[in-house]
Amino acid sequence: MNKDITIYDIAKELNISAATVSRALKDHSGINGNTRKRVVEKARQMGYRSNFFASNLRKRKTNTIGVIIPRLNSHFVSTAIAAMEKVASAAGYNIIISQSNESGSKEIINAQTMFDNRVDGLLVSLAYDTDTVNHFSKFAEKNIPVIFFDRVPESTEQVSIVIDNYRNGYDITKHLIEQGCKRIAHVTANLKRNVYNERFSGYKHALMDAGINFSDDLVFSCDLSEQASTEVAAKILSMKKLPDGLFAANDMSAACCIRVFKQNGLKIPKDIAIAGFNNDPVSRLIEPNITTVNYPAFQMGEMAATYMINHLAGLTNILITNKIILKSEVLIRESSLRKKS
Amino acid sequence: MNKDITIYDIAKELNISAATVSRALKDHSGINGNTRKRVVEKARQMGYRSNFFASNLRKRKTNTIGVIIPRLNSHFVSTAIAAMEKVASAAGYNIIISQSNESGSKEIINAQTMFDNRVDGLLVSLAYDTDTVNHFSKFAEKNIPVIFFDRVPESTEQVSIVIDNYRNGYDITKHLIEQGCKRIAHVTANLKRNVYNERFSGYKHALMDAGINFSDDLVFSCDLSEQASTEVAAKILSMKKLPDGLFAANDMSAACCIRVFKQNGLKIPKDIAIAGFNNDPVSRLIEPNITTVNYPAFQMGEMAATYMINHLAGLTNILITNKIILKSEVLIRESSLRKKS
DNA sequence: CTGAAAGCGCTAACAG
DNA sequence: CTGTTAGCGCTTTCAG
Repeated sequence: MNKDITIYDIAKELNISAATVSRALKDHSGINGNTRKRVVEKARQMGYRSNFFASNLRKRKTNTIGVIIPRLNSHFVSTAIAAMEKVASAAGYNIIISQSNESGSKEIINAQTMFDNRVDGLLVSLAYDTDTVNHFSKFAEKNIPVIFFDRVPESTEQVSIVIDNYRNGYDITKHLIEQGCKRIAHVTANLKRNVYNERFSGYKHALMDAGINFSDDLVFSCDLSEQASTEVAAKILSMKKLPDGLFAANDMSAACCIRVFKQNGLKIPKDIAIAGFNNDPVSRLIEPNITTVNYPAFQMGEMAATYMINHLAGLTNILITNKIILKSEVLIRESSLRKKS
Repeated sequence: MNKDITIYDIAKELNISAATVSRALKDHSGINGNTRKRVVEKARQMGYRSNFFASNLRKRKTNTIGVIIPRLNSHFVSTAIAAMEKVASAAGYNIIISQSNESGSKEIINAQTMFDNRVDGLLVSLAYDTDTVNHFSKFAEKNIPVIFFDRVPESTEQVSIVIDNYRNGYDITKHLIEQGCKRIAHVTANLKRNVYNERFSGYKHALMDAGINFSDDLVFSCDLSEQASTEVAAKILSMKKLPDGLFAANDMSAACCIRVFKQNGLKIPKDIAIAGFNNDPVSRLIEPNITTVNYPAFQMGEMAATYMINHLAGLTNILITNKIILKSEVLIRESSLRKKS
């Protein structure tokens, strides 16, 4: 195992000081253009690579952004992360990712790991059952910025990037009502999380505004997984009086319900009109295509990373911002469309 | 911004040396149980956190494993990574992930970044258009182990973890033949990649063994994306003589074809029997359910990470291994099932 | 524009 | 079982 080349090796070869090499390599202002060129060339030729650890140790800055997400394997999350990575690497930042697996306690451990790793900033989307955000306060104490996205805390003290879940929940329910639905079921998840809570509120208010009574019997809570959604669908089918519409809090769940309903001979949207959320690819693949909300996952990731980096670079102070709301819109497809508009 | 607590601060408080503190915190063998207890307690109480950078700088080891994958947003990849993360974090390793976005040149950059980050080991699944694996040879030179998984190089010098793509391709084609298919189309991707290449070989040989002529006209190459697959489906529909079977190299692609075929009035599996690959959730959601190959994504990730960590710990020498093949199996579902077996 | 020198916080010999 | 010592490789004053 051959030893690594250091700036001292380069300095010796060139008969200059290590400090000069360091400055030349860093494009430090006030360095002779010629010596810079010589250093860079020699470095390349000797196969030099900078030692992040020495540098970080010295600078007390890691050029690393931490990302904590519930789980990687959803279309929304992986798209958002792809965007973050793109922005970050263009700006010379590394990203480290950890999954909470929807567990609040794992999220606490992950936050600690990020803290120990001394990330310069943290991007977070909360787990299903996270109760408080105390595990992030140590970051604030050290002036490490934390930006929440998608699943954000209720508290208004945090910086968060979201879409208008309430409005979209309202609009999509209103759309179902306009298609003639009178009994609209709702499949949701843990209402601690803004995304589900607000979609649910939108649903309720849309019903109310249309003069339709809200009934708890039509609301089903589960983790939206394939299995849980399938169980919910079965439960819906066993109701004395079936609903004639269904708004599921995500597309995966809507897709599972559609499958079960169809297997039981129901016609979609004739018997039950269905809507999902997120514009997941699955919403375009199953039959009928699912009415959903176009979720700007890429833009959200892009924006979160960009704000973070600009903040770290001192260009803007994100911490005085409270909330950023991205555009999103209902996409009407066959699963809910009964009449020509 | 309050200054960080170091082992010196603890040492001073306790009137012992920094070395002892370091040893106590690391559960170093041969340290007095009592002093250890005092150190650990004091560290907790002072809010000490270890400085990875100083430690890494000193140890010349980062406790970090790099993962390079084509893209995060596929069910296979995100599941495999979830497994890797689980294994790694249990063993005290961090994981850093980067996406090549299916681009060979991005993969080269990512490899360099991993190298500069001084990962202790590297886990790689190749991009579509990667031609050589020269960009990984610098790792070998520094004795940094590289393990390939899923999309692996042809060369037998690398350590790789795969499933038997050839056998599965063969079996699934044979199954289609047994269902009465005579003209079986195949949708594949870049044949540089073992996974597509071998599935394709399996397909060809199964045809041959059944006495069916192989025809280039029935093979369609694309990137398997939603859009490209949809185009391929349209192209198939425009053939003078339609195929009566289709084996697509992944489920997403199979699902897109099914959608197009159904939209054009074809019956699945009656008119065209269809099979995919991977057992992606979508294969269970669309109608009819897609016959596919159960891909042990979680196990593959688990195994890759476990072997890597055992190797790094000196428990086993993975580098003398050439190839590890995991179990996988054809799952027969409605999209191909014409007769009772 | 460049050099000397100090030190970031930790660990590993080595010596007791 | 514990202390002393000497760096790991880099950046950054402070002087020139």
